[in-house]
Amino acid sequence: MKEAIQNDYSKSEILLAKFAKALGHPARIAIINLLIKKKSCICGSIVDELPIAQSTVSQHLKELKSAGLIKGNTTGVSVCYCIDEKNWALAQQLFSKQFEKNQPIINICC
Amino acid sequence: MKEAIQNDYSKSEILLAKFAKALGHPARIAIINLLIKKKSCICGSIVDELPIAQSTVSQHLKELKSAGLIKGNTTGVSVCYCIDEKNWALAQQLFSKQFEKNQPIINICC
DNA sequence: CATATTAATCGTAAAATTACGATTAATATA
DNA sequence: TATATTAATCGTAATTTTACGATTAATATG
Repeated sequence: MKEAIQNDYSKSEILLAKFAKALGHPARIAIINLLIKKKSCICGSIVDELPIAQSTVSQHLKELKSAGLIKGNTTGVSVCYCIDEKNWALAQQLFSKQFEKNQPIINICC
Repeated sequence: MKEAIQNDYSKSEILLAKFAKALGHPARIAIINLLIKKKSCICGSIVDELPIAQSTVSQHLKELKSAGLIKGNTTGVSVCYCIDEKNWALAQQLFSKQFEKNQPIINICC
């Protein structure tokens, strides 16, 4: 009768994939690294250091923000972006656990 | 004169993004988890446990393979997939370093 | 108040991703 | 040899991503 079909993905699989997806573009890794390096950073100076247009940077920032990895604070005409420490730590934990799951073994087949 | 424009992304940014992108879908996280759980795994049994078609699973396997996270070995009519230990360890290291980069501080703005 | 600056949004195009069913090639089995 | 099984590939459609320039809204400055 063949049952027990896993019909959906787990919460943690979805969340980890969400974080991974957000990190899945060199521009977004570069943005993250700029934010870390400068501690806090307005958008303009990010644009200056990336090989893409302002509107594209804005899109990437939006994606990082919607994944929860960064947050932004508007002061006057400029926006200060920085790492969302709480979610960053969560992502760190999820990735860490994910990689620790694998206990290297000698496989028969590959 | 405004110079010093970073014209490209670094090798490590590109590599990390590549690994992240490969992990950026729940189905691929689920596949990885199945491979870890069963140590080694033929494609058929993966299909049975995922809510997607065989051809779609095959596509996801191809992506994980091209990112280097898994490898496959054909024996007879079935294929044995498993974690690529070496690249898995590399990815682990890259992610680990990436998350360690951030030294939590109290920001003025956000 | 007029002008400049900043960063989001809009409109758009090209490319990539995701998914499916159907087909195919290769091997295994009756 | 004929049939079944496995997993990749093909063809295709829908959606998402990525990128750009132009525009807009908001604030700052002369």
